[in-house]
Order: sequence, then C-alpha cells, then structure tokens
Amino acid sequence: MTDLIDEQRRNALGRQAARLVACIEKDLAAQQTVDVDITPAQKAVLIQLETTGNRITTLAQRLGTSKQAASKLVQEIENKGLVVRLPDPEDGRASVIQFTDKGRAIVDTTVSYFEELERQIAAEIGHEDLALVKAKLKRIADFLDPHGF
Amino acid sequence: MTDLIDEQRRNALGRQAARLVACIEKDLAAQQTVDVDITPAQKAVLIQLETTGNRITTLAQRLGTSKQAASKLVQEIENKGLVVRLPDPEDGRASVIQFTDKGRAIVDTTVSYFEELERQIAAEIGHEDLALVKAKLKRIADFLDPHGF
DNA sequence: CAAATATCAGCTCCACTGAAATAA
DNA sequence: CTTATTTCAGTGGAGCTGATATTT
Repeated sequence: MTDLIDEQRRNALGRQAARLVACIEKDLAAQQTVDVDITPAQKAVLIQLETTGNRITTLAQRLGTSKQAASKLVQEIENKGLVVRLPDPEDGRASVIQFTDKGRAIVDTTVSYFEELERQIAAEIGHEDLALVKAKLKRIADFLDPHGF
Repeated sequence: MTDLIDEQRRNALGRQAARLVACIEKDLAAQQTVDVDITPAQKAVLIQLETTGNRITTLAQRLGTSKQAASKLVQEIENKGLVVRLPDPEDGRASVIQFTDKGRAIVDTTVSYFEELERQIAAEIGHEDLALVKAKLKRIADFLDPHGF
C-alpha cells in the first residue's frame, strides 16, 4: 500500500547509497568495539588521515569542522595510542599527525574489511558490474565534490 | 606522495559512496536551513516516514534506535508542525505518525532535489550509466541489508 | 494478569563553537 | 602582524535507562 511518491523516494540514488554506507558503518562499528572503542567522529579522523601524515588544518578542512574540533579529536585518538603528533620539520608552529603501529593496524583492518566486502559483492553481482559501479561512483563523487578525495 | 595503502583506501567502494552521501547531506542541510530548521536525527525520521503513515515502533526499528528516542524525535518535529500523531484505528494503544502539509512539502522538495541532482549526474555520465549505477547499487544495498528499504 | 504501545524524567556522552593563550 | 595550534568554557544534539499510564 505504498504511495507513488514513496516509490520515487525509495528509488533515489542518494537513498540507496546512504543505505550502503549505513551498512558499512554498522559493520565497522561492530568490528572496532571489539578492538578499540572509537566514536564516529574519531573514526572520521582516521578515515581522512593519510599514512604519510597530515596537519590539523588539513584534517579540519577535510572533516568540514573547525580546527578546534579537529584538534580535540586528534588528542582523543592520541590518548588511545592510535596517532602521534610530531613537530613539522618544515614549520615549527605546525605538527604532523602520524599513525602509530596500533592506529595503522586499524587502517589495515579496515582495508581488509573493504576487500572482503567487495569480494562478497563481486560474488553477488559479478566482478565486472562491481568494477563498473566503483568507477562510475567515483566519477559521480568527483563531479559533485571536486575538492574531496 | 601518496602511499600504496592510501590508494587502496581511496578506491574503496564504501569511501566513494560515503563521499556521495556526504555531498547530498550537505546540500539538503543547506536547503532545509532556509526552510525549517531540522536536526540530522529529525531529518532521519522524515526520511523513514512513509506518506501512508507509520507507528513509532516501525520508525524506531528503521532508525535503529529505542522507541523512546524515536518518540522524542517525533514530538520535536510535531512541535514544528511537520507531522501529527493520530490514533491508530486498528489498535487503540498505538498512534500513527502522518505528514502534515508542511512536512509533506519538505518531502516533495527533497524528491525534487534528487530529481535535479540525477539530471545533473545524467548530463555528466549519461542516462544509461546512471540507470546502471542506480540498479546495481540497489541490488548491493538489498544484498547487504535485506531488511532495509 | 501479562504483553504491547507510548510517553515522561533524568542522565550521559558526543561534537561543535567562540574566546583566548602560546609559539613561530 | 599573521599563521598554526592548543586549551578552556559553554551549548545543544542525541541517545540510553527506568518508571508510568493505557490499552489489548
């Protein structure tokens, strides 16, 4: 007994993408509570942090928050031993956030999770379709958010 | 100067999907602040609410929260005139949440936004690829989250 | 009486902002 | 003086638990 506009809502690209993202977030949250207890905002920092290291300002930009909020989040995950703040050799005022081995292990775990997830999806819809969806989705994301990554 | 594992992280399906969702949420948030001020959690209720009406329990299940939390959010958007609670004719204990005209207008606006967004994406990558991505993404979402909608 | 629906009250954590301090 | 970062204080969002009323 669904309405017509409900069908329209259900079929929207954004809704299905959000569903996928929600599933992934649920999975990752379940995984990480076993390992280290991380809040969603803290996880967002780990997602944006590159293994080559980034400054607070860069992270704040990518997270879309203030530098204060980013700084606080970094401090929290530093207390948990996931990252360290090292002085930036190029700028004495700045510091560079780097993964610790423990933090890096979480990244590796996440990458492994994504690999396994994509294996399952490939088994369901085929490697070709998965590759196609990935490519097109990346193009759409680049189109809508040229400055993101 | 990106690391190899960073490339892997960047290319993950989940990451690109999350990027897309983030863009959409940003757009919708900007739209809605012009109209009515809605918090993300309140918006989530409007997203899950069907035009044919739902009970608190149903909304709580879909939102993945407690009935108390769902009830509170419904009360908040009821105070803003977006929904009403009507007695369920089939069960005197229950009530059915329905959109008001004002709430329904927000849904219509969101649907229009998605239509326009997909028009733009289609212009960028073509109607066929968009349709393909939508279909495959829906299949992936159904696979990972059989009970969702 | 037992089960289901919903609400109220009190509490906690999370995330963010603005202002101000420090250092280069 | 400007820039990068950090700390402090305060705010509001969002969720939970426990208790209660009501209906089936």
